[in-house]
Amino acid sequence: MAKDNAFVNQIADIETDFPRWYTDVVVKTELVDYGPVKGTMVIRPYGYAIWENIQRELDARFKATGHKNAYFPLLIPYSFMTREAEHVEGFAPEVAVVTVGGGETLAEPLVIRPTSETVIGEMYSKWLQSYRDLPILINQWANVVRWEKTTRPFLRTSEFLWQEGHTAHATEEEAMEETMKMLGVYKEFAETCLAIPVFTGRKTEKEKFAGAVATFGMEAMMHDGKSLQAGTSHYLGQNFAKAFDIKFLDKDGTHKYAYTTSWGVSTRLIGALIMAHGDARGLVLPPVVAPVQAVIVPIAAKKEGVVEAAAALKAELCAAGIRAEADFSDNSPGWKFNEWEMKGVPVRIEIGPRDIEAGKIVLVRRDTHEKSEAPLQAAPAAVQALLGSVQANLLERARKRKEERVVTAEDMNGLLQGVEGGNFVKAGWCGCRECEDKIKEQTAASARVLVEGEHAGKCVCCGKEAKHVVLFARAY
RNA sequence: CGAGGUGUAGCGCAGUUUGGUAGCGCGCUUGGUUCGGGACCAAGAGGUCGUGGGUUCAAGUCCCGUCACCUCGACCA
Repeated sequence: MAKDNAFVNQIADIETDFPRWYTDVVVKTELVDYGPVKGTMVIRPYGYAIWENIQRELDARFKATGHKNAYFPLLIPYSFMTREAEHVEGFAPEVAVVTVGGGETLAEPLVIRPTSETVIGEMYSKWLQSYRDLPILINQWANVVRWEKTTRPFLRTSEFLWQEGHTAHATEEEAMEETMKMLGVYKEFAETCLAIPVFTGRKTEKEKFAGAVATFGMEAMMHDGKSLQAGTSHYLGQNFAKAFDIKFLDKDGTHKYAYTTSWGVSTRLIGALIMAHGDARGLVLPPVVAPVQAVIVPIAAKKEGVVEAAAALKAELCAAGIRAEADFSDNSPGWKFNEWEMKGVPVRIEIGPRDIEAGKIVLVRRDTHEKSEAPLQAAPAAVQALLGSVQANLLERARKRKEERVVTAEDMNGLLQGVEGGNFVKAGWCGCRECEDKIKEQTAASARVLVEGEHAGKCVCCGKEAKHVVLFARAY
């Protein structure tokens, strides 16, 4: 057994060197390649299939909440960016700018969208006339570019794919309701599809989206106790409406500025999946979003009837709506087992001469490696049931970790020990920027979300009366 | 931009201290034996040593320049 090969060595680093494990596994499992431009990624078919599954699930939810898809331009006049003061300040350092077109220097440079509030705002101002036009509920699936200094595949790349919802409403209440509704959609999606339980809540001023009145985020706990911002929903108030003149004539005959929102999740979710569920053997994908839900590995494939039986089984599973694959490559079965485990396929089915004779199949689940048998006749139902069980177990496992690894701290030392032990830490905070910065400096932890409805006590940093209970964690 | 590191075959690396025929593992190709947890045998293909200049009879190795990438900091979905 060639246990000393490079892959095994690298996988063994999982506990001690998580980011390295992450990058290696992401590349080895053929999710992505690095692009020719620094910080860019080429999403390969297997990785893209995960994204397609995420898109399918999210899109169904957006449609169910009345949103429509549309598409806005990639290039945005530079002047649009500067109309909202806080927005330009936040994004200017990380935009890519086009200065030449058709061989000539452009009169006005164009930015490659880092996000689309500005172009969409410009269009909404043209579309919106009357209160009857409201609400405008639009989502777009697009790519955006942000010139990041350090990058990691899926988690932070210069270009990434995402969806961005942009809505406009007549009232503050309605816009705030939309903001919270979409945060709720994300949370439900993360838990039922990705099997990742999340913390949701309001972000601090420092962590807020540039140009928003308030930002709400969902934070997912990774293996190593670090947090990953997995989605955001912004209440923009009238900031962008005023900057882009998004006005309507209301019932009372007066012109009013609309209240807008925006919300998004990105291909970072794939990174979240990998980090939340992955283990020492590679990826572990929840069945709902796994490109391949069940892989059939024929054993002793040269023996009579094995290949035929495997192919027939695959057809039967596919007909039952299961994303099934059969591996007829000439690798050894041991190789195939490891290969598909590394790729995170939730269920493996082994079928060989002995199984065919006995009229059964062997099922192995990826999350626990537990083996079971099922009659060949009842294969689709057995696989369906097992997929459901894997999905539920992954969520349960992640939920348990999420619950066990939240501690509270009274002082800075407690906070430091908490995050060093791989925990999220609840602590009081006075609300001032100085303390927030000082906490980051001393513990490398940042305020992830504000926790509602809990007694605040004293600020961990300055000891003054705390305004908020904050969930602190080290973050990706 | 601050600090450190690395560029040699598709991938991972050795060789550089002390200059002297370009190496290893994996992968790849061909043929054969295998196949219930990363099989084996045999024969092959594949490299302007990041790049420009210099020293030398001779440079992957020494000297000067330059480019790219990686890690850690500040920023971020």
